[in-house]
Amino acid sequence: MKAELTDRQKEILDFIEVFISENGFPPTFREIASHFELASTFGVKRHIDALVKKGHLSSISNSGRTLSLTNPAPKSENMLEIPIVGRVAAGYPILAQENLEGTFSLDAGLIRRKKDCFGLKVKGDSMINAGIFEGDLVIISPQKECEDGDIVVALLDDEATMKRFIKKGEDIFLKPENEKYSVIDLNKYSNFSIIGKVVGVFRSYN
Amino acid sequence: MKAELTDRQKEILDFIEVFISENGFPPTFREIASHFELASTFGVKRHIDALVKKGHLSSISNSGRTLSLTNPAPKSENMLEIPIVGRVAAGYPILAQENLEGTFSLDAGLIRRKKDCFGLKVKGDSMINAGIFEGDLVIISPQKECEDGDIVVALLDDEATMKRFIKKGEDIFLKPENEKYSVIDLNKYSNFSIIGKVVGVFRSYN
DNA sequence: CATTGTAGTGCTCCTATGTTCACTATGTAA
DNA sequence: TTACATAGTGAACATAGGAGCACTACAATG
Repeated sequence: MKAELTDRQKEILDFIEVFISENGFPPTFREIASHFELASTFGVKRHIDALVKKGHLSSISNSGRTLSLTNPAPKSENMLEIPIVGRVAAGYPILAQENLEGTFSLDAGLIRRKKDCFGLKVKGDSMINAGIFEGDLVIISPQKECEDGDIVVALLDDEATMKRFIKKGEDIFLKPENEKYSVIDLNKYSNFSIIGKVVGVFRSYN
Repeated sequence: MKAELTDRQKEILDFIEVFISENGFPPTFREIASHFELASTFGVKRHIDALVKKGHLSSISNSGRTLSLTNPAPKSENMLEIPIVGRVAAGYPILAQENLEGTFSLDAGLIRRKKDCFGLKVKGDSMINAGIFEGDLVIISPQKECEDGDIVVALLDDEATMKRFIKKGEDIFLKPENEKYSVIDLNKYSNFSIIGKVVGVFRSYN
């Protein structure tokens, strides 16, 4: 538990944080002194030393302008940046540069399976009973295997489709979640593969 | 359009970016020279001057360690941090500290109406035909007024509810999107208010 | 071959910045 | 009243760091 700061120490720490965010580099002792209208850098140094000791700052001795905050990692390190891909097809690298339609970011804590995730805009209404509508952004975690009940993106005869994967004994199916469409018997297909599993859905109303 | 950089300039700019992200402050000319095993700071200065001229860096003359990147805003500035609230009730500040159950972040570009948004975990199945399931995270933009067809969070007799807002002439209703529930005639209510409009939905499969 | 651009050196000089000491002032607690 | 904690001063000194000149080397271009 970090020790309590005096009022002056808090003021100085705040100033340093703002200075760094506005300038892209930290202040010197003289700049801090100037801001607080103090005549002596030694007073500033004593406060800085206390803040270092209490774990709020770090600095390098005998080196100019090296104050550094010891804050938690910037938020962007907790972000997951997800590429949005245009099409999913056989023999076509999904994450090829020319297949990317953009990226978006979200809190890494929202998604468990993060490795190589990509986003895909939903086309069609085959999964509306699962709460996945046309225009939604689904987040896919690449996986070759999946489990009964997973919503997956698969390739059938070089066509990408997103359905619920159903396994009954040795038989496997892809089930639309819309009565308008028929269940697909995967046993009749030799040319299919699982691309990945849906791990998230995002929809915006704009 | 920023002018083209030479290979050496790119190397130096990359080094500065990494140095700043690892250290929290920029390098000096001598630190750059040391890294690239150059004997003279003047050579470094010429490269820095070029990078400044080409718009990639800024620096303060005669002031130590003031290199600063002129990159686009860090990713975290493009993030929208959304508080997740626990309950919505009359006379109860939604964003009160004790009502917060966490926060999550997502790309600011995914949501248009960003002001004072908050997140809410969905309870119940009244909106499943709109693709909003129990456990989903809806993002609410506070608004007192809304339009026909909007999905809203409203207070009825001090109870929060999320439904589709329907307006027919002078009559207004809250419509569940599940046949199991009845439409709510808002004309019969004096004690209701609109809290906000749903502007996004997020669901994860974990 | 001459010119231009890029990249670097050696060196000096100047300014910025950090460090430290002995001191004062004020408020609080014992 | 004394002791302690907090906050600050004035000054000197040492080191870090930026600025800039005249030069060399090499590659590319006209």
